[in-house]
Amino acid sequence: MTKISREAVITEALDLLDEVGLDAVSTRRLAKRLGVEQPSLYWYFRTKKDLLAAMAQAAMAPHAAEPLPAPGDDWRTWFLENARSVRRTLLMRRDGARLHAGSAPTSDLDRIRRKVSFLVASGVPEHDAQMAMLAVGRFTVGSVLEEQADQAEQADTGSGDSMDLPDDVPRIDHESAFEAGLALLVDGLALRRDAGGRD
Amino acid sequence: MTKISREAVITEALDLLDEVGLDAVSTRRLAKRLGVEQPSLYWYFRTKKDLLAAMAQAAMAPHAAEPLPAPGDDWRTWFLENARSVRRTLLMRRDGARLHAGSAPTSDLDRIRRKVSFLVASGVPEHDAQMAMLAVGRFTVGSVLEEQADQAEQADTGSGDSMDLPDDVPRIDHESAFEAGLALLVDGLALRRDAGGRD
DNA sequence: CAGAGTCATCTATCGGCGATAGATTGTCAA
DNA sequence: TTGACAATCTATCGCCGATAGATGACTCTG
Repeated sequence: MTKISREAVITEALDLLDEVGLDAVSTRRLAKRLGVEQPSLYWYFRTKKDLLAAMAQAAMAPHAAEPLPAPGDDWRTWFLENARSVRRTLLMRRDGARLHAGSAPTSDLDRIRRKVSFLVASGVPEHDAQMAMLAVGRFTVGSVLEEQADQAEQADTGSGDSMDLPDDVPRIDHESAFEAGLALLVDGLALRRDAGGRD
Repeated sequence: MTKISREAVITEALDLLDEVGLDAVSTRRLAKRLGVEQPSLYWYFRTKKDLLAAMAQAAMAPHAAEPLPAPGDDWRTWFLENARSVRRTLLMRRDGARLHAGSAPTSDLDRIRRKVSFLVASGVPEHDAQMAMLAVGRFTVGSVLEEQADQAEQADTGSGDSMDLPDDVPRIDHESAFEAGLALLVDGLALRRDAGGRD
């Protein structure tokens, strides 16, 4: 009779995720790794969805630990770095974006509010700041979702297969594409700052 | 012994999707609706993933049927309407975004190339046009993903429950949020058009 | 020390799932 | 008439998430 804990379950579950991918994460596999019988997990989580939600939250911890912007910071630099931090964190785990998108929000409302306040303090109209925070989050999740789907596809195709693309469009680098889309968003936001409340 | 067809299977599968949601779409339920035994479906689709991919493609047909931009069109208006068409199409089906995001691309490369060409003809540098098309797609999928997740959550919570939001942030309207993010992207793109090749 | 309570695990089992093997039927051409 | 082939069937496999209820272990109280 091994002894486990909610934390240990989540940690082991994330390791399992990295090894086998989201679709193969099952309560039985996880229980086996923990040296425990499958129904024991239901002592800590009411359903598998609850477990996945806890995993998603834990997976985003590195981003949540990032310091909030400080009054003197350059808003543009911060906005870019914030989005990159989200992307990096989602990329840290196999199927990180799917895991994140598939679970209830649980986002720290207060942190988001303070980020919006920082943008407002930097001269961005409040409504635009809120919308930009939402937009960049959705763009980032959408981007990593496609990036990781691509990785998965190449993994179970024989990876030598280059998917017959006629090099007409020369092969997209995911990071560049992300940066390019991100740049569009920041520039759009900068326009609204210049138009509305100056600092 | 009922007679079915690949097309009939896809159509019925999409109806089933609307009724029960993606997680409850199983080959058994689908077979029952078609008046057929479950293994019969495997005559038309090698795996369930193949079926889902075919469903995803069929679900995007309304958008794919939209006319391509014509030489005289205003690029800004077209760009906005194109994105709205993608969003509308994803919203037509229950879990449309998840269905779309969960399957291999199968996107019509030639259509995309012609859209990029239109933007280039309108004065947008080619690289920026490509990146903008990618970015708007990812933003749109990310947006509808969250919108439909929200709907699902409110459906299985007692919908009177307003999720204890302290009206500090007054309740986001998904369409407005989409429009606001979209506006940021177009404006960012417009800047690049003005900077680069004039028409 | 005895017993009660409760926490955390166990065994056993349910119904449902995707997928495969191989038998069977219906249809049409030679 | 026969034979091939397309399209369905029956039967079954090994998984899955989840629930019920028994069992062990520790802790607190008298």
